Amino acid sequence: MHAARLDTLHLYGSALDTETHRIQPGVPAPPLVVGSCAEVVDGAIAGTLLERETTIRAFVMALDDPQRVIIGANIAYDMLVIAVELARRGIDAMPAIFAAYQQGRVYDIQVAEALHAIAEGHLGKDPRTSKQLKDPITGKMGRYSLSICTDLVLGRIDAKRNDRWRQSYALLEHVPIAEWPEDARTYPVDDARNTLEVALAQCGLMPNVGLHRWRDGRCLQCGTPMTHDAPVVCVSRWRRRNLHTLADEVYTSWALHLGASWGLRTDAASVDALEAAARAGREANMPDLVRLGYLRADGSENGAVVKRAVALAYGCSGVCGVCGGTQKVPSPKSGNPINCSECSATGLNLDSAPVPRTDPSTKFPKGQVQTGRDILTESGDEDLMFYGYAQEDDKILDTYCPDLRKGCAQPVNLRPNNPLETGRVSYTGGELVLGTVQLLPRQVSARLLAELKRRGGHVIGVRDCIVPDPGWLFYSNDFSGGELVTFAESCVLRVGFSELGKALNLGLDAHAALGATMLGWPMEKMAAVLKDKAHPEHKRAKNFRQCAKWGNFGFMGGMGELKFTLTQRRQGADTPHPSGPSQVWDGEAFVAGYRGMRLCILVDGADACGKVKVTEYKRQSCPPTCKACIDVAKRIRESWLRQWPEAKPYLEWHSNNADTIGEVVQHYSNRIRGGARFCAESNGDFQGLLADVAKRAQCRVSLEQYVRVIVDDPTSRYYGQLSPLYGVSRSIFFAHDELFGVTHEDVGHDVSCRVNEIMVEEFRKACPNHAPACKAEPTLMGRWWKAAEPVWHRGRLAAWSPSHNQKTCQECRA
DNA sequence: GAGGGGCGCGCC
DNA sequence: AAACGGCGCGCCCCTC
Repeated sequence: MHAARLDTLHLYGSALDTETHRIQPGVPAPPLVVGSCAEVVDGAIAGTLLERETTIRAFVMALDDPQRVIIGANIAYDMLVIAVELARRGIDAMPAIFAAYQQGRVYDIQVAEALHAIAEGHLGKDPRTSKQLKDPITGKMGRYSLSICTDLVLGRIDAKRNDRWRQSYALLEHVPIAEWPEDARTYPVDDARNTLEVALAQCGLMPNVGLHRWRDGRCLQCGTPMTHDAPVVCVSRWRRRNLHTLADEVYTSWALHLGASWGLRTDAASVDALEAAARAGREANMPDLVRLGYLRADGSENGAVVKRAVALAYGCSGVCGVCGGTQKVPSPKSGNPINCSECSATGLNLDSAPVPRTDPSTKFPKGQVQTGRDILTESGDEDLMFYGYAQEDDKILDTYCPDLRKGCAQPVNLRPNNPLETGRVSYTGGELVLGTVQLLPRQVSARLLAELKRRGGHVIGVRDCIVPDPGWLFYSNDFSGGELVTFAESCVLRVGFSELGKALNLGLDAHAALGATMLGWPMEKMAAVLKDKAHPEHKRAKNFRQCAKWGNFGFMGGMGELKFTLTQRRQGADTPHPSGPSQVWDGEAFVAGYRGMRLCILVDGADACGKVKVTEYKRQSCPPTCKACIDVAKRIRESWLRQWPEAKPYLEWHSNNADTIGEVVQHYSNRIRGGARFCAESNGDFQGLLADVAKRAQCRVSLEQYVRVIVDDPTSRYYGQLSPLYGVSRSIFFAHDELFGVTHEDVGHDVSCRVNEIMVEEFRKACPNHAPACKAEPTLMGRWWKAAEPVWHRGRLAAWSPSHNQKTCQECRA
């Protein structure tokens, strides 16, 4: 892929924009009404309003001109609109569109500005104020829209001033343009002109505004001397940063937009069942929680009551010196009684006992009393423990069920947000847009699961409410242990070697290897015991491997033993224990055991967790935490450092770099990231690398899905043939290390295998030192089952369903 | 009534 | 010296 010809954008750049019918559910690429174009003519920006057919011709001409760079704001949207218009006319525009992206001839000012902000370390913030980006006209929170970019790059807040017609062009569809109101004609032209101007300024072909870059008493960019009355804003012709990565990111945004436009469909009956089961639980618990005062009669939480209960349970006593125990103080602004911030509305003396508190802030000088589930459970107070479990399904009811509802009547579309700080991708929500597609729970609570089973039906969670159209299957391919490999690659590139990488290249199980070191066993013994279920130490070996696994993943980002212990206690699997304190809710009742993973029991075989608790570790206060667990975590971390000797220098490299340089160049993509602290930087190195790999794989998968491509990789089982993806499969979305889409059910095997080939190939390109370890895994399924695994039937991949608990098809086993 | 900060929690 | 990260969203609470 070559980079866009940014130094000659004024000669070859055309800003193009479309105005369409409103975006409607299921119609993400609505019909075109009118368009506009802006180019540099005789040194000035000339904008033109284009009638519908002229707009389409303008796009086609620009796409076919190998010199031309198409410039837009969220250009993927316009590109799809045009592709759909052309398809209606019997013309397949996809080859030309993909070619333009591959040649780096598409420029998106929004992506460019986000990339610049990543380099400068202020993504999503206005660098002048360090506050969240806001639309200069509407004042609403936003991302890098055209009007925000115009403000940030040109220092003008007048973009979109004629936006009265923006949402209403359908009304004008059958009115001759000559009869349109003046502002309906100027708005699209202004958009195109602003877009072009922003692009030229970003490329340094026109002055732009930005922050000063002080060196030796002067601004490197504008030359202004550094004095106390120097202008706040720097005006210069310095180019925006990270433009060398623009072409790839714009291409990615196009591939993601294509998938997002198809969207996802949900099964109404399944959502009904899920919601009813969750609601039943909430209603059953409601009277008790109202009686305890945690909830008000209307079901809302009374935070002051909960926080006071927590503070009491953790031993606080005495009276708050500010509110005198009333929990309320008069507001300095309005005089209304508001919660006392000194005591976090507990009315108690917070210094009288080590109650878990959030970090202090200006608003809460002592922090607020924490009320998370883990804190409630550990309090030892039965009412609070009950409340912790009663809350478990609230998120299902309040967040996920309403989101799933969006897809019942017609597919719910997605709105990708690319790139993020690390290079990953997120999805934004909104009316009839699913913003939580990457965040849907993989499993529901034991109580909810029991309730769902009691009611019959086949829904067992949130994700399986999502279904493909009849005749289609979902494919889901993910990189196997992707971050272990990219971490190893990062280590080779930063410090010159990686023992982890060598192990992965040999096909060794890195988690078992670390577990063996922790046990003091040779790897051979570890492997044998893990395999032998009858071995007396089998269970112990499995526990060690599990803890080693979380260690391998956590410590790469610089995690310490305290946070590791707390994270496992909060998020790990429960620890059943015969003499435990009955914290584990099995769906019916509390049974003996601890909530969350308890390292002291699993690794050291302790007879109880929390015999000694610390409330301070390394001079930092913390929630009461089992000392024995922290000791185990410390040993795991030490084993980890011994096992992978590259880890220490790797972390030291980032520690030093974060403190002295303050920015880092990502491997492979060469994207600059600024402003990351040590942990963020250590993480970003391998997280971003995997994201870049996955995005390139996504682009190639999309290409083969929409354009006839003959597979030219001799190692491919499809060498010399038309890609099996073409015409029978579509990507839908992307979850960091997972490519998710649909395929005709009869070709599911070839589709998921080809997607896998592409993923592995791209993985190897980015991690050449670990090619043998670069792997991915395909899965097919008739619903989005999180538990799905590859199932093979007569040598071909088959659809997984919950009745499968082995990696072979049930038919084949029979 | 809108919006913004703080928090907690879902994912990878 | 010591330190996992970045996301989106709902709720509560407060302000305007």
